[in-house]
Amino acid sequence: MDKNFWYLKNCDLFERLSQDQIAHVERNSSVRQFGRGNLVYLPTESSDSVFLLLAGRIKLYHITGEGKQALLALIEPGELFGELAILGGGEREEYAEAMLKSTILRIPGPIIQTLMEQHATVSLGVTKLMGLRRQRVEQRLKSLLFRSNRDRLTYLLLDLAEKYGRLTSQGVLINIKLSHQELASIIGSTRETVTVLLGEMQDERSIEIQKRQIILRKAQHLAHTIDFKLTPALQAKPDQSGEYLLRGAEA
Amino acid sequence: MDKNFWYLKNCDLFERLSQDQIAHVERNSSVRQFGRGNLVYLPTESSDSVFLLLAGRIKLYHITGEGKQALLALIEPGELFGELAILGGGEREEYAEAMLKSTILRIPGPIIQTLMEQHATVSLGVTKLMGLRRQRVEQRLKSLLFRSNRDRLTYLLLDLAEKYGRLTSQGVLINIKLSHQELASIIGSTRETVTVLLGEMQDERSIEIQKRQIILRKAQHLAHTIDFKLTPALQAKPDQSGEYLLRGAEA
DNA sequence: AACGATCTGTATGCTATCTCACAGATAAAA
DNA sequence: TTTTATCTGTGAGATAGCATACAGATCGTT
Repeated sequence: MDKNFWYLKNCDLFERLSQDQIAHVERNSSVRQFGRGNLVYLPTESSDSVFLLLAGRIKLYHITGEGKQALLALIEPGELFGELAILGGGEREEYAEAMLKSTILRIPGPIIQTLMEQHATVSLGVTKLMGLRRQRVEQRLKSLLFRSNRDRLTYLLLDLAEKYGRLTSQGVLINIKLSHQELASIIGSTRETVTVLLGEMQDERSIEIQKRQIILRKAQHLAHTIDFKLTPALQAKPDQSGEYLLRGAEA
Repeated sequence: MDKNFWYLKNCDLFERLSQDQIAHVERNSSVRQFGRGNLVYLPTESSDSVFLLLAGRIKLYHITGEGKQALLALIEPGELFGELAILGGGEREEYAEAMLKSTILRIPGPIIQTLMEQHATVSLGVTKLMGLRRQRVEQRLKSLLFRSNRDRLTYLLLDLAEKYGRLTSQGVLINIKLSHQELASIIGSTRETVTVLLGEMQDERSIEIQKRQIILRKAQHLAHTIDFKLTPALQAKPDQSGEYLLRGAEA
């Protein structure tokens, strides 16, 4: 069985558990595969377990009355989802769909609950998780209220950059491919508007798109315009600082 | 000292603690008064403690780049706020302002943290708190994405009804006075638009406003239009069921 | 009762964004 | 490679919600 333990060890929440405890969780959980487009769960389904994504990518979304998809979150390997089940079972409130072929560990709620009761670190970990996610949602809420689609999109790109960004010579490469439709469904806008806005940003040389990958050429500048605190890791190297200002002035 | 314990006993989070523990929390906390309009904390202030509202009302809000107030939450007596401090101190991210003369208990973060480590119930309670709040924010996010101001306002009224509503012969009375400006700052709209929308809803006899108090005359109908699950407690009495349909048909 | 401050109601343009419609590009499947 | 499905780009027209402006109502205070 040891061969499987890696994935629990790999998740922040469990990394401090003993072998025994991990084995216990493992024994009571089950692994499943989902193909692209498959649903892991859907609303009104009773929520009695928590999921850990081992491989692939999951999107959580809601469908509005008019049938539009409102994207709530993207889940990457190592991340937990459906964790509200820990609070005791209500119903799920969103769809969880595999965007890629995905492998998922399903952990029954009660297992986590007893673990929490026995181990303060797990309990604290879960609390932190909830707290952080809440903070993110709240942040996102603020980024939507009173803001133009342009600003919402800018915020989204920077947000994606923090999660998927890699600093390259061109700027910050956002290492995930999302369609304009998907971007729109995150900021509550339309596909066409996103297309136009991205076009504008390209004209302004703020971003560049190659093979459906977005590169932020002036991440700091973009961050400035919407008052976003960009993580230092993504800020331009010191010897190039000020570049975006120069370019801005030229144009 | 016993005379003061009531307020800790009164908060869900602490009600199960022993006398000793309560006394310990009490000894390390401090009570303060804030007049209407006073700030309890503000952004960038370091967050090292959690607050319990004993009396009054607090609003949490954010100020956008253009100086608009985005209202995040209303806190009522018995509720905890600023609880992200538990996760270990970053900075506060919003303003906390007393809407009425308020009394607040300030509990140092470390006190809660040790309590959490020692008592699973406290830990679980905090987790639940975080989870529930996150759920609420997520709910709210959905209520904003892709929705017209009209629908956002409807959602807000129903949401307020769940927290402040009382069933009367007229319908559901929302027992809190908020200005149109404040309503607008919750749904990300403008004061004028809210005024107009409320006017329309009155014309349609969906709501009624008396002395700045809002009464939902057709709560269920409103809930239907935006697909809102109204708590049974606020649903019209059985013998009046269908009333909103009749009225709707008349008009 | 009278004053000032804060709210509410209403009208008038203006503009960002949505809807609808279609064509060309790119990726996936066969 | 060819075919098919899914994306992207662009334009024209409709409109919800915005900013601005001002008048009257209501509240709270003295």
